[in-house]
Amino acid sequence: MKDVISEILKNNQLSVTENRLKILELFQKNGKALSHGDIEKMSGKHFDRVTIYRTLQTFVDKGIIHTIPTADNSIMYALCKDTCSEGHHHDDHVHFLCEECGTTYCLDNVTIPQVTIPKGFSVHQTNVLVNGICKNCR
Amino acid sequence: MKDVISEILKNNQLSVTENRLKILELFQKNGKALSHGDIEKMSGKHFDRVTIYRTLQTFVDKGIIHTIPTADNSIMYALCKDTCSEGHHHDDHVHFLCEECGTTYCLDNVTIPQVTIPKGFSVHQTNVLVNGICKNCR
DNA sequence: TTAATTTTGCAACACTGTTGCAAAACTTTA
DNA sequence: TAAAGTTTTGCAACAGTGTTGCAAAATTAA
Repeated sequence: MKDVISEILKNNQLSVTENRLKILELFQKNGKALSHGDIEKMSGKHFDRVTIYRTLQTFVDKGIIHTIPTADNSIMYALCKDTCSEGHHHDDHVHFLCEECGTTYCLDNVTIPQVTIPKGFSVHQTNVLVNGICKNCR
Repeated sequence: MKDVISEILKNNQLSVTENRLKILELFQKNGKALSHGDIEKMSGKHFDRVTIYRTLQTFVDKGIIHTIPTADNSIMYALCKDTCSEGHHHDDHVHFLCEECGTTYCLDNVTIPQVTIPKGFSVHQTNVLVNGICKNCR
């Protein structure tokens, strides 16, 4: 397990540090999107706030995790699929936010529908956020 | 003009104050989504920060404006259509963010496409955010 | 005009995120 | 394995964003 995570770091030309291993492990274990605050709590205040911010930013830059826009003004992060690389994200899936438990899921199998945009507008990226109740909360 | 805005306030059981008139007027004039910061600047520092926050919150509660989730962790607000009322928003349109000028548009004529969600999940609301270049910036 | 209610501004605070810099950890090389 | 070079971390300090309590001011109702 640790080895697999180490590999991810090495493949991205990143030093293997306790902090990075721990944060990547949290994403792998939880299988859902996490906020900076979530990680700070889960890591048992072991790492400095600033370090966590920088680590998340590094991971986003490297295409290891992606950010998810949310309605309540908090940035969420989730693991990318293998198709993402440095500077090139391909996270074309729908995000689901459960209003009951607050969990944010990446629905990897649900693709973004085509949206027809008025003449004169050109589209780079489309984000779809769905709010509702997840399968564990009903 | 002022009278129309006053009416909106009265219809929602809100006192007609200089602050509220000004903020509603800014939304009407600009015809695009505004952040708290935008309003603070545009109102010429005439009103207290706190007052602006509270006014925006009041308007959201009353169904006069709605919030727009954004990727960069800032809350945007835009006028609702007449179909919204206290506690019942019906803002089922696509939002477009121009990466050039930063303007957020409500594309009222573009309806949210149907998204197929896995079994066990129930949907309350769907938000679609499109990033790209708007018609004024190309 | 006065009384009752609502809204505002101020002060103070909490939370989130950023930057610079020296110390510590990690990687590379021999 | 140890030393040198590089990267990462923790600390301190700060900026921006948003919230709360409370007394003063403005608005509405009488």
